[in-house]
Amino acid sequence: MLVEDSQNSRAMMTKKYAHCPLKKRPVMVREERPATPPTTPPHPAHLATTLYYDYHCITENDEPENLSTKPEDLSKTGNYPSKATSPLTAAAVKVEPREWPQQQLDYLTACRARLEPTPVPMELARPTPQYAYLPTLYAPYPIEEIYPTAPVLSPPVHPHLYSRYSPASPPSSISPPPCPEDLRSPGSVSSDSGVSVSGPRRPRYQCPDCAKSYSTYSGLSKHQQYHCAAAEGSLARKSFSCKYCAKVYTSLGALKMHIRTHTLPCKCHLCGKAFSRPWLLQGHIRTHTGEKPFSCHHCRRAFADRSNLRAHLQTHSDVKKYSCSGCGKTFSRMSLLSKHLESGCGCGSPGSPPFEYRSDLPHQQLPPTTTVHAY
DNA sequence: CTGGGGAGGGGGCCC
DNA sequence: GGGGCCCCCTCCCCA
Repeated sequence: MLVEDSQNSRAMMTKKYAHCPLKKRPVMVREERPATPPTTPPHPAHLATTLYYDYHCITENDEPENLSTKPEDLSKTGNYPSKATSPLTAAAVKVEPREWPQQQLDYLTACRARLEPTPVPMELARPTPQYAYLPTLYAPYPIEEIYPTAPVLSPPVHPHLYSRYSPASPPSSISPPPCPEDLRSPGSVSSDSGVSVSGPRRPRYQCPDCAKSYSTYSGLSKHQQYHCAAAEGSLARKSFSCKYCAKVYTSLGALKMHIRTHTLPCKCHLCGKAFSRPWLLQGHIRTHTGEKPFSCHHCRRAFADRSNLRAHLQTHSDVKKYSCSGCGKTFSRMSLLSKHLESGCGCGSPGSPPFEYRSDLPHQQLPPTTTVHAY
């Protein structure tokens, strides 16, 4: 593809990815693109769609290139994707944006030029931009919208964006943005009885095989179909196996979703990297556009990813979520705590867990597990 | 070495 | 049943 000829890509020839797990290596898609980009940028109303969905969704009937990141697939060909063929990493974009192929730069610039005069919808309007990157497709989110279901927060102004917000318990007043300590995960919390509840108590649907409960029957149904190992073991179910790997699913829908992780049908128009789901591509495109809709209310730092903002908020908290039970030191991430333990804290006493998870703090993260994902 | 940001994936929930 | 969105988690890279 065109970008492979760019100076930028040549500049990256020196970077090796042999050490990089296959899962994390850039996946390049060789694709012939028109010699010239579109001369007319999309209408602002369609810009997001154009940017986010300017890819080719391959149907399962197509014979996509081998985009699988599975080791066995790559070992067959030996064509391991490397940084050398990955033209535009996020870092490269940030450091040397002018080394983009001029045509793509023109196209992006034209898109933004068309976007700028677009009035921001009232429900998304924000007083001022909070960072000086590139024009945003929408204004930064205040912190209260990052955790829309926190009890002290105001109701969502854009219901479609916050569909999880429970209309049964709208907050009665607007409160100041909460501190990170207040930002409990909007997911369910465990009650004393161990039964998960979410917001106001309402009927839960419990899996008879593993005792997991769900707020909707649909949720329970999908769990039983897709994920419940206990159910798989106890029931004779029709199975659907992946032709790319050994994974077996109990429904065609689950298999289809899984196959997307092999076929990676969503390709970035700018760099060719492929993703399994459109929203993953959406997040990736932000690395090109510089769009950072999620801003920290403490330091005004902005992030392209909500999860990364959430992790960042931990840095403003004096007491982190993960604490070493031996020395009491707290960490914002499990990985940091793990490193701390591996480096020989020496605090782990037999019979007691070497760490303590602060369930009273935001994020519901679990202790390390031995779960190994097949891909 | 530690801490933090960037990026991406899997699975759950809602519509 | 499928799509969209979200949370949680993990890994890599860098200061």
